[in-house]
Amino acid sequence: MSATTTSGKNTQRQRLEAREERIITAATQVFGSMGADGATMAAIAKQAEVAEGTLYLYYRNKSDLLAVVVEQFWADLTEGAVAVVDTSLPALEQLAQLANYHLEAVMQQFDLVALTYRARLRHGEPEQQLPKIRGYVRVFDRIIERGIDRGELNGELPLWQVRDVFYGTLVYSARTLLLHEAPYDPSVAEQLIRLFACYATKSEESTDGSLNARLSGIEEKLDQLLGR
Amino acid sequence: MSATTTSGKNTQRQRLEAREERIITAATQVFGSMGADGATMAAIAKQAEVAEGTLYLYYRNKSDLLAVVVEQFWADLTEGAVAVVDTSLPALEQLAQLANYHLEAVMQQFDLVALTYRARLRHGEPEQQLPKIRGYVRVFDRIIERGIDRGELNGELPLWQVRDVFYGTLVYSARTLLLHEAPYDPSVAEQLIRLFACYATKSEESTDGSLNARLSGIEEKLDQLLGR
DNA sequence: CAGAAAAAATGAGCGACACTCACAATAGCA
DNA sequence: TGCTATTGTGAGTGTCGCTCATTTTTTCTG
Repeated sequence: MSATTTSGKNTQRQRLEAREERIITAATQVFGSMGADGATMAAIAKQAEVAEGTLYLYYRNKSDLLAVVVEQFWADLTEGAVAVVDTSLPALEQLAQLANYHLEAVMQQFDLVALTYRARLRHGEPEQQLPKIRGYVRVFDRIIERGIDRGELNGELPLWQVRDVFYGTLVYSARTLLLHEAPYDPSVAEQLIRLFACYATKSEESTDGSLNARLSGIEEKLDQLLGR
Repeated sequence: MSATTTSGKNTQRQRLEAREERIITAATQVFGSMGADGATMAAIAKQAEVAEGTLYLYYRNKSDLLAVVVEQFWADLTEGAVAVVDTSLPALEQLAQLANYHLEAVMQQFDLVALTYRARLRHGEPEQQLPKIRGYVRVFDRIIERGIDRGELNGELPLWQVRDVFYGTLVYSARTLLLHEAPYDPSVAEQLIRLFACYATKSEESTDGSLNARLSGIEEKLDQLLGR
């Protein structure tokens, strides 16, 4: 109870959140430009205009702070991915949209993606996944699930295998492109989707299936003609 | 001149190499069990039974030492991969052999694979690739090249794209399996090869394509009828 | 084999950094 | 305006990567 009403001022909580925001922003900048090792808590504190000790009131240690930065990055990425995928389109086109978005984003902010590998919590603990990354891959999962429901994709393969093909290929391609200082290349996503089309589309066999689909379309039109 | 003849004893050089070997072995153990951050030069020196300063006579710094450890790992892996691939078999079966070998090796020694990301030399330098890793991926490249020469595979796609699909998928799958504490799963490699069979092989498209073309013609005529 | 010169090895010490804690400043409340 | 609770501070501490003056070992030479 007490003063924690919904309304406007509530300066206490607001100040804390503003401070936390400043710290995360500063940490993102410093980690991004200096790398996980090059970034110092002193530099982050200076950038955020707080004392070094203050950082430890909000986060237990440098590793935790890095984890929060990385989580924030993936949360933002999820937001962008949801916005860019048009769920009314065929599943394969949605995948193409997501693939292009992912490839471009990963290439543009590869330093933050690289930090992700450093943000696994403890070396002793059971190798926990970061929650926001799970949220991000769910964008992909939902496309696949909808595609299966609509009959555009088959559900023969385990979802996780398909997912690993998708993200594994894209991240490796992004790294290769950056390594060769090549620009963003939409053909990567294009070929990847072609690959998915090859085996993920409904089809007992690729030949029979597509022919059947086409014959169905033709039969439908004949029915329309007969219906007149 | 002097005593550096070819023959047997030559204790000087041998002692140095033995020492280097001990250091690398110790470093591999310590890095592998403690992680890149947890491993200390003091621990490595103790394990190798040398003084801490001695390490710096052989390697400029901790990062260099890690790079050597990682390089050694990939060199060994390359040796195993070459041994396991039977070049007299069809290209797709060679790929299956390599995929299974890679998946199993990566799963068994994921800690060393993870260290690979930490072994890029400098943060300022142009993001150099480790040479032994290039040697390892060449095992894959040669299979593809031979397959194209023999006419078993088509060469339409850039080699690097195919390579990224292959290794990206496998490494991501290995990580997923480990995360779920699942055992080694040969179906991953199997599905991956099926994927390659789908688009990397020649043929198929010709018959399929011509039938589709004829159907398109028929459908077009129906559309004309419907349009009236 | 003595003894000097060169090479290799050592570990105390230095600087930098992550992290702590005794104290200071500020907010909430009467 | 005092009084308590919360939040912020930065000098201090231990650890670790790395250096360098010194010691130990090896090689060379008369």
